[in-house]
Amino acid sequence: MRGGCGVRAMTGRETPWVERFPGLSRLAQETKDLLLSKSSIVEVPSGTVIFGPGKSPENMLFLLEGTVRVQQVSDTGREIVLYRIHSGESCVLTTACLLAYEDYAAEGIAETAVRAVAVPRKVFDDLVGQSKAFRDFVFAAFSKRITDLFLMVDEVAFQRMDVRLGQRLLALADAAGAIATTHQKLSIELGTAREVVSRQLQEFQRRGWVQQSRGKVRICDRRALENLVEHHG
Amino acid sequence: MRGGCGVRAMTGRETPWVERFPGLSRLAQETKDLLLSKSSIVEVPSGTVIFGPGKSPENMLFLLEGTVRVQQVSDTGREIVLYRIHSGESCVLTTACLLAYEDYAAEGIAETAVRAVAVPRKVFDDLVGQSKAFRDFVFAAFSKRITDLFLMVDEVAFQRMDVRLGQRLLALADAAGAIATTHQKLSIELGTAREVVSRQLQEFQRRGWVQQSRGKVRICDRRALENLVEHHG
DNA sequence: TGCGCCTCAGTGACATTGTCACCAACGACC
DNA sequence: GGTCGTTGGTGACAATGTCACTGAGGCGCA
Repeated sequence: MRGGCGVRAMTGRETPWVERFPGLSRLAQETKDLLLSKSSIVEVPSGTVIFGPGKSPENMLFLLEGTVRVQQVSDTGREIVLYRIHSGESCVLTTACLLAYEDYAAEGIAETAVRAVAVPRKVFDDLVGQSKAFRDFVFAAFSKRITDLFLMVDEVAFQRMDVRLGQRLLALADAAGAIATTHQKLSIELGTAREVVSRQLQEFQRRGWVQQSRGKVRICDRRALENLVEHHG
Repeated sequence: MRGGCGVRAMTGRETPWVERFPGLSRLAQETKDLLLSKSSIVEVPSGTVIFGPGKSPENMLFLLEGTVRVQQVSDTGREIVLYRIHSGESCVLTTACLLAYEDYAAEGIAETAVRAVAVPRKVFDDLVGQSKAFRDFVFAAFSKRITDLFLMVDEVAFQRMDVRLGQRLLALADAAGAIATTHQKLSIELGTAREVVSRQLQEFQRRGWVQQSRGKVRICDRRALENLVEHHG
């Protein structure tokens, strides 16, 4: 689900950004034109807090490039990553969400440099009213988010930590199996304590599944991790 | 699942059901009329599985009476209650949800006898298109559900079990402090094991906060439980 | 009444995970 | 070299989850 190439070429007018969103390419030309004319492209550097407690976004974002990490910050100080928005996906829910309920504890952070299309709330609302195709796109986004959150609750409540860590390692690894992250960051991914991650990684290393160095993890036996995840998940 | 009856208590035209939903009473009269004419009232007995794996609802429900419990069933056999829909609330998300993504493991169960208004998918979509007020209602419902799920993840991941049990006891108790439920059912509320609930309740009883008998829990010291919940949650 | 059968709850042993305090290794910087 | 913050390792302990088993209560029925 990542755009990768094509983004650069997008800067020309041969391929308007609308075409890069599977759900939006089906819109009527008139709707696309409205969307294109009333929106603007924003760029934010890596690490920017896009929304958070006391910082509501006024625009709906459609990500062209980069990823946004959404995480819950507990009042106990612990954190957990809820989900990520990748390029080609939209922030539909977060905005609608935060507009209605101000008492939330989640925040969205640009995990990389991000380029996105900002659609003002008003334009968004008009589009939902005018276009059935756009409605379908929006509801599909909401639906996916909610079912994912259902699965997230299930995972946090019932899944073993070694399986969850294995999942994340596989998801975060690049093609060579390398992951540039710390135990601390991995513990936030899973909503657990750093010590737990350290212990699990040591066990994985003892079994020859991964190798560790400061700030890095490398998967040596992808098959074994997949088997762990598959068998118990 | 047929319309028809329900005339019993709904009687007469003095208060159309639309007025009983805070968000809907603001609709234009024309929108209300459309909603009233194109929907039907259904009644389902307690215990009915309204939706679940392999059983998608074709209608959007607005609850007039009763409650629906939505729970996640893990492939490990364990379960956890995600949320409840009370009278005056709508099922917006579940329907939209299940329409788009068939691979879910959540189910909705009528916890009591339920009377509800069934709005066909098509009518719902038209209303979203026509009425800004209806859109606001729908997005507010989605938003509340999503923020609640954020909090749910937070609670499951970080909150102590005694605090969570205390919360549920306070929420489920009637005015006299009585709760008619088993340890097993309480464990499903929290997504934990029965033994854990038994141990916690014993500790609460030892402290004089609750009294237990077969299939029943009675809160003796509501203040103490509130203090537990308040102080650590 | 006594019997069988089911649900409900209690218990102990153990595994997993979370918490806390502390320490050692590493790298950036002066 | 020396200092400092970050990163990761360790052990003790608490909280929670898992498992196997026990017994108490309720209910139908001969």
